[in-house]
Amino acid sequence: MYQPTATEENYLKAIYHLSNTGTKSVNTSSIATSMETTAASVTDMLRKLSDKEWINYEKYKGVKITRKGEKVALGIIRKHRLWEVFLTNILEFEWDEVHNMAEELEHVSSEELIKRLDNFLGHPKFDPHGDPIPDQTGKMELHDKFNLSAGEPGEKYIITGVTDHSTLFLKHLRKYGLLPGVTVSIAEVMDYDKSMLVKVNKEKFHLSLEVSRNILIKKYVLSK
Amino acid sequence: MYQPTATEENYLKAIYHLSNTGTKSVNTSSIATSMETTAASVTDMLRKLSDKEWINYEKYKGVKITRKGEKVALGIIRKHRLWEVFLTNILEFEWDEVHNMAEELEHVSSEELIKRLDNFLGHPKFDPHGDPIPDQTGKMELHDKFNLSAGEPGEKYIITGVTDHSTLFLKHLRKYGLLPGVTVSIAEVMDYDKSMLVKVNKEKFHLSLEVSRNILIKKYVLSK
DNA sequence: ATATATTTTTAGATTTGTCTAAACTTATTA
DNA sequence: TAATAAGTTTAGACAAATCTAAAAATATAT
Repeated sequence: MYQPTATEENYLKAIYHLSNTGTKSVNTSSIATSMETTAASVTDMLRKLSDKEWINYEKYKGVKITRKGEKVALGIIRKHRLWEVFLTNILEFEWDEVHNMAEELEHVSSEELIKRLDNFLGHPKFDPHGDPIPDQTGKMELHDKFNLSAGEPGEKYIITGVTDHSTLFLKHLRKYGLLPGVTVSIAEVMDYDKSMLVKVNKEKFHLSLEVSRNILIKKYVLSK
Repeated sequence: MYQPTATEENYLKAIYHLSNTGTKSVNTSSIATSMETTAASVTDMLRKLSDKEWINYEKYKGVKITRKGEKVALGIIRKHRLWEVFLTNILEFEWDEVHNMAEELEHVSSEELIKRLDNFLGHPKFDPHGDPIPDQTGKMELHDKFNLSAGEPGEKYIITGVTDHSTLFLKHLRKYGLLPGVTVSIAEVMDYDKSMLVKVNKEKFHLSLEVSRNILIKKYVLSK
């Protein structure tokens, strides 16, 4: 119907993420925080997005993303994550360096370009941070992730992603080699501060609760 | 100094091209035509570009690009042409399909990205249309090209580029296999309408003056 | 060289996205 | 439940890039 501007795309993406992938409704101030702008600007934009039927919006009642809006958001997320794969796998950037570049690249409009990029990259299912890449129809693999902080001593896990996407945190993890796909086993969990001793590639590291809470894992199982 | 907006970058690029790579001064209306906008809009923008010292501008006297402005323009042209190489060589687009995508990609700001892209592509010297790619300092190879329409019967030439970059023209050339790097020999030039019979890959084609005037060539010489 | 045509600039508006400050709604708490 | 706090919207303004219509400057032609 309408062609969203880059700003509109960014708002829809933020709303989609804040709503827990489209499920719950979002309030003005949380959008303002995430977009690093004022509540007044958000209100202005919400009216515009509502006019274009990408969100359902009632004054003072918060917003819910519509099917149409979700489609726009998923399209942008797909582009963002595919470009991230390109930047790390092909241009050999580190995983903590690619976010800002992908923020720009995701707004390049050609659908054919993204189709060919996806093909060139071998149809990846996850980006370098372990986040799933939606396909052209918006579908994506959602394997049940949980926090490393909830892991059991003696158990073996595979890192699947992070909840904190800040450069600072990603750089920190890179130092320990704690990347998506890597296997970790929990050697010990300290009663006192819930910090843990983990084994990664034969090396042992001590991780604070702060850190383990921001790492997502799945159970280690052979095959599948 | 200042960070140019995408629009400012596009104006500087247009001025650079219209000024015959920065040599002669350009008038308002030719910029308006090339940017597909009004003379009034151009005047507004010229004042802005002048304030930022990317052009020298005096009312009613036309504009000349400055060193600073030329640097901005060459940076954008470099990005545009590198992305065109990526789109044709890596994503296998045809040479007549890549222009619009490159127009968007050229405004992605990261210098490090373009450095790595250049490296990944193997530091190409020319884009798919035969136009030279400036290096990081703005230098580029300018081999003396001339029009196929000025070629001699019986002589052999190599296609180096085109003067008409329209999709229509590029598609037309693609049908004959008339791409940069391809060798053509002129079999015959008709006195009546200056059309010519050329041989390309063992096939013979008849080209109108309209077409041969928009094809750039260099002499065919072994080695160098 | 004077009139006419062309080109360019100014003036005033418009759109998009943003802001601050004030007003208004809803939520919280005493 | 009345007062206060928190959150949200409105009002009015601004910057960037654009437009149309009118005025001014330059170029062309008789």
